[in-house]
Amino acid sequence: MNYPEYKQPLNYGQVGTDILAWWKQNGIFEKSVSSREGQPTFVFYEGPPSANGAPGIHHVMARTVKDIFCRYQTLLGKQVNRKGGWDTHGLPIELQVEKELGITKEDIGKKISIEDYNQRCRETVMRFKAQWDDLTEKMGYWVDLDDPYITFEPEYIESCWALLKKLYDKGLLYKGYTIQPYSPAAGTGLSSHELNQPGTYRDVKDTTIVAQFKVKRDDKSEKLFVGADDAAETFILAWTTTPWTLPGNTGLAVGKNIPYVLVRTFNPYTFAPIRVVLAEALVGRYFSEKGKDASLEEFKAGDKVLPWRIEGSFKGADLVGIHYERLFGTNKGFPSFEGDERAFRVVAGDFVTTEDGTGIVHISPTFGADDFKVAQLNDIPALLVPDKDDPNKKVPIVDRTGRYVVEMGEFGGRWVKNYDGHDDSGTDYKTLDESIAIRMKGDGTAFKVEKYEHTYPHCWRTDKPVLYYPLDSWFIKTTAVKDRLIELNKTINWQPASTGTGRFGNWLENLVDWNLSRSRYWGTPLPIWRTQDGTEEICIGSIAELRQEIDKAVAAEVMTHNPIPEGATVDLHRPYVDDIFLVSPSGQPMYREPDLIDVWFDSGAMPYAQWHYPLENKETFEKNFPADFIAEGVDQTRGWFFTLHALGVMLEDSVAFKNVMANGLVLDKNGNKMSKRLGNAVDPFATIQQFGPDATRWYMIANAQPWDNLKFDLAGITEVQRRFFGTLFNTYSFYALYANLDGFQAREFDRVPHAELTELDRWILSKLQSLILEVRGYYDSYDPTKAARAIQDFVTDQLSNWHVRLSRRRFWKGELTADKKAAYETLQECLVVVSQLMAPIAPFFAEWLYQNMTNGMREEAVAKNTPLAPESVHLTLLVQANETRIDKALEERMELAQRISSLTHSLRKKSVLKVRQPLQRILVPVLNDTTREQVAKVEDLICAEVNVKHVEFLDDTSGVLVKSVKPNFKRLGQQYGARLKAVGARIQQMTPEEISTLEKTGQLAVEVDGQPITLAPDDVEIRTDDLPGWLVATDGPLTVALDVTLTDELRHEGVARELVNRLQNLRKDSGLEVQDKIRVTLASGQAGLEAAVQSFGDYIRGEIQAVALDFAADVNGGSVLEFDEYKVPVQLEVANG
RNA sequence: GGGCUUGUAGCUCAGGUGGUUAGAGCGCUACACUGAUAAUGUAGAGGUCCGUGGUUCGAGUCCACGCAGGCCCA
Repeated sequence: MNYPEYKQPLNYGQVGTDILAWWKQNGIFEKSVSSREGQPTFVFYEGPPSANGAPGIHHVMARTVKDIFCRYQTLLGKQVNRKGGWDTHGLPIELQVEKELGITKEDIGKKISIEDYNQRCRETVMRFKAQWDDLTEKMGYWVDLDDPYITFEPEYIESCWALLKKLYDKGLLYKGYTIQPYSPAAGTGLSSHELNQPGTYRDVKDTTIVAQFKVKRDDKSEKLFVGADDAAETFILAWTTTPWTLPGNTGLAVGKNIPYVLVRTFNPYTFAPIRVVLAEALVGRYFSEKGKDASLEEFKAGDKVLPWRIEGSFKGADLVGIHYERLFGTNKGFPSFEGDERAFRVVAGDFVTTEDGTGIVHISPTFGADDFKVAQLNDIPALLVPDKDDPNKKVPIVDRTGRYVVEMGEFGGRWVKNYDGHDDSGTDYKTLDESIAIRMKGDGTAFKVEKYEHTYPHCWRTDKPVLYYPLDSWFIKTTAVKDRLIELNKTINWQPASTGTGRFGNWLENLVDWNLSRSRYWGTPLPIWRTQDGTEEICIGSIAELRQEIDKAVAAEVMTHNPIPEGATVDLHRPYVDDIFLVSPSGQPMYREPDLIDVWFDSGAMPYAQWHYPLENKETFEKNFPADFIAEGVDQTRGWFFTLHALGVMLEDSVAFKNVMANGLVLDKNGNKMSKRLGNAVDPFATIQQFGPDATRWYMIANAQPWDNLKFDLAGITEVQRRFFGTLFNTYSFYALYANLDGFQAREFDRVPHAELTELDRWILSKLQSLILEVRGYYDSYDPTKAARAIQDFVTDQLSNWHVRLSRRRFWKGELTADKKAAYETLQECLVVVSQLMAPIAPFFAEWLYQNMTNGMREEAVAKNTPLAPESVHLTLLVQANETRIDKALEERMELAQRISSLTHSLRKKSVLKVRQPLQRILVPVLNDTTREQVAKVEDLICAEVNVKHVEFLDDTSGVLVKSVKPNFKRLGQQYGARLKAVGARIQQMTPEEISTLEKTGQLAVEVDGQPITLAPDDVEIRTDDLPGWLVATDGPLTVALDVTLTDELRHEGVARELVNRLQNLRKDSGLEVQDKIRVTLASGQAGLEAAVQSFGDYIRGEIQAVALDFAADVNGGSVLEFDEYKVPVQLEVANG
């Protein structure tokens, strides 16, 4: 047997297992890299997964995408090194450890030492590594698992340090602050994780104030003083639920597109005449309908209803730049302020809404994240006071315990909220907020004071309200290279493009500095040591440097001994680095800045740190930077994609990757997020085992574009398996069955010359070349879905359901003629090429198909070093399309044949004439010679397919054609515009004479709405979709009629065919082999039957391989054939030998 | 709240630059075919192309505003 044969159905899971074992045994992955040594490289970066959880089905998705392009580039002959990696630091691991130990962050350093805690993290983080490796292998993701980079290893961390030092030396690393949730009572910052604990958000009743900010009159604000014929001042209104932040106000934010109005009215507490600015949508909150346009002159102090009227309206953008007076200035005993000219002005903020308040937001940059951001963006300084310990240092007006600093005038030293638990039960007790409100009412700067209930986050430990407070943080100054980041991003090929321009592009446009600090335990420590006063610091860039500095510190007696002498193993994690003290040039001890760095720095550093660059392997790094291709989930946009890009630009002034695919999420079949809790998560191992890795991968890629979310439905895999893999397997089985019967073995040499092939063969080979071009194009442009769909359509529609179906008879009978050989060779070529084209997506099945098809050719291929010499499809070079074989006219007429056949089938169906009944002819109207010639060339195929004797063409000369016209709206629209409807209607009324004139003379003059116009042939589409007296079927411009006249001869032939069919079934049911010869006896006495056998005896005997076919009066003990009106006993004997 | 993204048949998806009758596969129904047979063909049923406005002679396609789902960020 030249070609292995298999039982139906094929066990695809087993194919996966077998091929995997074979790959391993023969080191195919290694060979796929080593065999490309010296060739151009394709650089791929593996985004490191974290192995602290079990892999899910979505990982199969992401890794399939990665694998496809690495395999494809290998098929193109490039060398694709694929170093695996593991992400090992970060909060999720810490949380998991804490959960398992039943502890909280509080307990670290108390119930458990940092050393033990980190040890536990280290053990936990790789817990699922074995499962990950297993999945990687079983799904066929080729990546080097033997030598991965691991982010917790000392060399990796050392590389990160070296990179940080580079940034430090470029002045891109600095210490600043960021606004974070802070618990004054606990004296600690709170993570977003802690803030998301249940019960932290609570309803509280706070004093709220709508404050009046007095506008300074100048050119910019003149419009707010219209008709200012009196002493009325103009104020901007802003609402706050935290009045204690008002003395710290240095700006006001409006929404650029929000409409605002200027309202003339009175202050409800001082009754002074004023004008105020607020959002138009919120006027109703502060002013009653009664007071609208009421007389301002008649208003008296103490009146309940405030009269008001609108005196102007503006967009937020019109207000930007207006200056106002500081609310609590030095004149009122408050601290002095530097930078007046930049502060106390109106800016635009995209966070401003008209949901509540006044549509204008009060900004105090030290006490709100939005405030801080908008202030930074607009260069608005914060109110700061000198630190009492260090006059060089500036601190906020609230200290770390939650009380005002002493400089705060009459409120100095007061608690912002009750953080110390003092007695606040007295009836005349006033909170700071209330005191401020009273003061402002008196000053005429409060427009409205009221108690308001809202939700506010609380510290989960102390139950006290959270303070948004500036905390020290280390930053990478990404804003310094913002323009370059944007510029270089435009050179990256994003798939889909919108992620690059939109999600990522917008993110870069609004870039802020990268906050690197994390107050945690398990991660890369910040390699910066500082003196107590912060005046001297050092950034360490390597273990060697650290060792040297320690020696200096030992010499200066800052340390007693060097804990990491030459030759000792080094762990750069906490707590070890915290116990290292260094000495400054001036002899001061230096302590490590306690923070860890953002884990995203770890992964973003992988292009360098995976090679321990810049400490060594300069050449390897340079050869592998930047990456040609990376792929991860779209959720990584601001994670890995950003840190890779940012570090690439800052360190190398280059992109870090040239092509990137951001794939979507894998949801359950109903479109819900998969989660273990909901029980709708799909187990990747079970899926792969049941359906095999190929169908799983193929389904994921073919079903939807990778960047769309995938609704994962196992039924979809079944469908792919049946429709695509099943059909391909059947096609192979068909080939194998007959090739083995004929003892046929394809060779790369002595093939039937292409010119001698039949139309059908040249057609499928033409289609095959087109497919190669198409699929290569899709892979090249990172569109695997279209590649998969094109392959699938070729296999099912063209190869199986047309070429093989119409070729079946060529394989069945007779010797190995040239035509039969051509049929084998054509199918063989198609299957081998398909195995190559599908190999990136379905690597196991492709291997299976390739080997089954080519193993018999291997010896000769190796000897002569031909394209099929490689033992694995993944080691081959992807075939190039032979464009000289592409015959568009042939492809076109084959499509005509397919469509005419389909139409004829449909006519047979309508006339209830089964395909086995031969018919005389079909009629095809043709309007031009080209169509006629095209159809004529495929007449035989059509006749065989639909069982008619011939195709008859009807042209103009037949005199039976009825033509109709359809307006070509596209052309006409451009020419006639608004008159199109009338012109179209006129065209549909064209008479046969007019059509004829247009055809013959190439133009036709008609009148539309009294205006003469001239129609050209291109303005209409002429077709014939009716043949009077005939039943017709139409498909676009094609029309077919079927001659249903039955002659005796046709009837007899129909009977003969039925007979053949029944006898074939009988052969099969009797368990005969295809090659067995038989002897048949039929019961006599049925005239029609006997006549049919008389006329078509040779045909019948040939088909059923009968040496004899006779009638006898008495046939006993056999079967009875039933068809049409016949019922005939039959005897069938084997006649071998 | 912001950015991005998706919305077309029961399900999964196609529908360059606008062109009048919106397609495929699966599923369903019926009929046929049957040396590939757990395959195949034909036909039928099934659509407010998420909604509302607008641009246009003409909108699934372009614009605006919404609605619903998703992701990321606040």
